[in-house]
Amino acid sequence: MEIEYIRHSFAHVLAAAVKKLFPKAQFGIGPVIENGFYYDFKNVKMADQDMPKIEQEMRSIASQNLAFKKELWPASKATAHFKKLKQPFKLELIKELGMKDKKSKVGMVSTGDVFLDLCRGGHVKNTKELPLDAFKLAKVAGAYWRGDEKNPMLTRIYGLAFATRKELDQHLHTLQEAEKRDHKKLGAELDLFTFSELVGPGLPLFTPKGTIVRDLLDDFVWSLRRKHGYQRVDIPHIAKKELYETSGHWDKFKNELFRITTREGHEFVVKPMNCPHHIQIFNRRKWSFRDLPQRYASTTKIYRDEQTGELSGLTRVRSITQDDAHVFCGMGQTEREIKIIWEIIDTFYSAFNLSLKLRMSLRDPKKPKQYLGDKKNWDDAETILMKIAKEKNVAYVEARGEAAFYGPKLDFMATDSLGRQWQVATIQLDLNMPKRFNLTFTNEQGGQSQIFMIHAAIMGAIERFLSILIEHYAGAFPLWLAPEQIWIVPVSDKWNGYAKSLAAKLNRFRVNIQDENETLGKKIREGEMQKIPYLLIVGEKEQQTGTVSVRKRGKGNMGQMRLEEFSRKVAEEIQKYL
RNA sequence: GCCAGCGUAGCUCAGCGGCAGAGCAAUUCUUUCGUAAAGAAUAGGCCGUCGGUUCAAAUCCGACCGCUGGCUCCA
Repeated sequence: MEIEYIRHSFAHVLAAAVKKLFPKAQFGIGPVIENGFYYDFKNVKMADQDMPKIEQEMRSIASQNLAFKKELWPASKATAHFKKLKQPFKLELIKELGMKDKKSKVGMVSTGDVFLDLCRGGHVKNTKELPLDAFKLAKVAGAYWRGDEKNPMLTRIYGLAFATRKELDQHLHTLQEAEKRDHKKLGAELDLFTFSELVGPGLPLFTPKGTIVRDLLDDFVWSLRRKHGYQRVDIPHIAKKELYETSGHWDKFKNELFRITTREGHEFVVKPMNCPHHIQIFNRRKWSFRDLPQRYASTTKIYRDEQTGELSGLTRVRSITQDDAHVFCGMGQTEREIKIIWEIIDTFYSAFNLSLKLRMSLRDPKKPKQYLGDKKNWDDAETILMKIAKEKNVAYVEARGEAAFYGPKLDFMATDSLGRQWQVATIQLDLNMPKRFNLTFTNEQGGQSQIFMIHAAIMGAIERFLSILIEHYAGAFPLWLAPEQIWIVPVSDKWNGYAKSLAAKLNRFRVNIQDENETLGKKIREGEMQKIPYLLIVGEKEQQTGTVSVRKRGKGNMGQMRLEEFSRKVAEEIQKYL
C-alpha cells in the first residue's frame, strides 16, 4: 500500500527531526496508524507549541532528497550500534525479535545519513516522493512504552499524512465537523445535561430537556421488550459485599467498586452491575421448565470508580444508566431468546439510521485465568453464539480476548453519520454466573437442569448512547425525540393571545411560546440554533384565517397551513418513527 | 492513575508583575416588529483553591481541585 509507505516514511522523517532538535532523545517505535503515523520518544520535553518547529525541521530534512535504504545487519552488530547510542528501547526490540542464533539478521533502515533505525521496512524510495503539503503533526500525548502502565511514559507525537493535499484537507474538515458536533459542547448549548464540581467528576446531571430525551429512548426500548414477554423489576442500588464475592465481581473489580461501611461495620458495595440483583430475584423460588424463560428488565444506574483520567463527557462516566435485561432459560431456549434480542436491537437502531456491525467477543485462550468457569462451558457458549451468527448470515469480526469474564458476547458496533464506529448493544451468554449462584430448574424428567443466562443491553449505557445520538444528529433530534418539538413565535406581542390559544390546541406535542420582547428575526435565529423541528410564525394574517406559518428546521418557510392540518401532519410524522 | 495542555462574569474570550476588560446572555426602559442577531441604560468577579516569591500577583513558582487530548483500564 503506497499510502502506508508514505506514512511510515514520515514517521522516520519525524524521528530524524526530533533527533536533530533533541539530541538526547531515545527512540521507541513509529508505526503507521489510521490517517497517519506516530513516533514515541523519551527525553523529549515538548508541547503543542513546539510542533511547527518540528514540522519545519521535517520539511527541511525531507527536501534534501534523502534515500531510504534497508540493510540487513547481524543482530549482534545492531545491538552494539544501539548500545553505543544509548537506545534501550531499540535494544529491547532486538531482543524481542527472538533471534534464534548468532547469524540472525535485523532490518536497519537509513534515511540518507541523518537517521538510522531498526525497522522491518516499507518506505518510499526517497524523501522527495513525500507529499510535503499533505502531512501535519497533529498532537502530542503521553504513552506507556509497549502499552504497559508499568513501563516508562514516553512522549508520543501524532502526525496526519495522506497522498494528496486534498485528502488531508478533507480529513481536517471532518475533524472540524466532529468538533462542531461534540456532544459536550452541544449538550451545554441545547441545555441537555451539566456537571457540577461539587457533585463530582463523571457524574452527569440531566436537565429537564435531557431527561425528556432519556425517557423517550428508554420508553422506546421498553416498548420493544414488552412485546416479547419481558417484565420490569426494580432493585436497590447497593448490596452486601458477599453478593459480589459470589458473583466474582469482587475479585475481578475490587478497585473499581464504590464501597460503603455502615456504622455497624458491615461492608456494602454500590452496584457496579445489575446481574447479581436480577439473579436474586430469579432465585426467590424454584422454577419448572414450564415457567421459563423468565425475562427481567431494569433501566437503572450502576456506579464504577473509573480512574479520573478515563472520564470524558457522557462517553465515559462514573454513574451509568443501563437498559439492562437478563433472561433465565434452559439450554434449548437460548437460541430463540438471543434471536429475539437481536431483532429488538435491529429494530431499535434502524429507527436512528445507525447501521450495525457485529463483533464476536470471545475469550483469549492464552489467558484462562482471566475467565470464570471451565473450558467446556466456554466452548458451549461460544459455539452457540457462532451458530446463531452463521444462521443469521451476518458477517462478523472475531475479537479474541474481548469476552466478559463470565461469558462470550455478541457486541454491536454502530456507524454514525460521520462514519465513526461506536460499541453499543451487547448480548452476552453466561453459563458461569448461574453456576456460581447455583441456578437450576426442574426439567421434564423431574430432574434439575442448569439455567442459562443471557445478559442483554439494547442501548448499553444511556449516557453513552445519548452522546452518540447528539453527535450523529449534530443536535438536531428527529421530531419524536426532540425535547422541544414546536415553538410558537408571535410576530409581535400583540399576537401572544393567539399564540396561547394555539398552544392549548397543540398540547399533545411539546410546545413552547416565544413571547419575549424580541424581534421576529432574533426569535427565529434562536429557534434554528436550538434545532427546534417546527417554528410556527403567527401574526395578523394567521389570526384572521386561523392558520399558522410553518417554518421547518433547516428548510425555511413552508407557507401557511390550517392548524388542524399542521397538527395532523406532525402526528403522522411522529407515528412513522415508532 | 500516568504524560501534556488549559481554568478570568452564566457563555466565548482579551489582559500575562502596577485600578478587572469586551462581545453575547441577564435585568430595566424604549421599540410592536413578517422568516437567522432592534436600541439605550443597569447589574454582574475570592481571575479554580491553598500556599510561596515580590514593595506589589489574575500575571512568576509549588501543591491540590477541575476540564481537554492521549496512554492504561473498561463487567
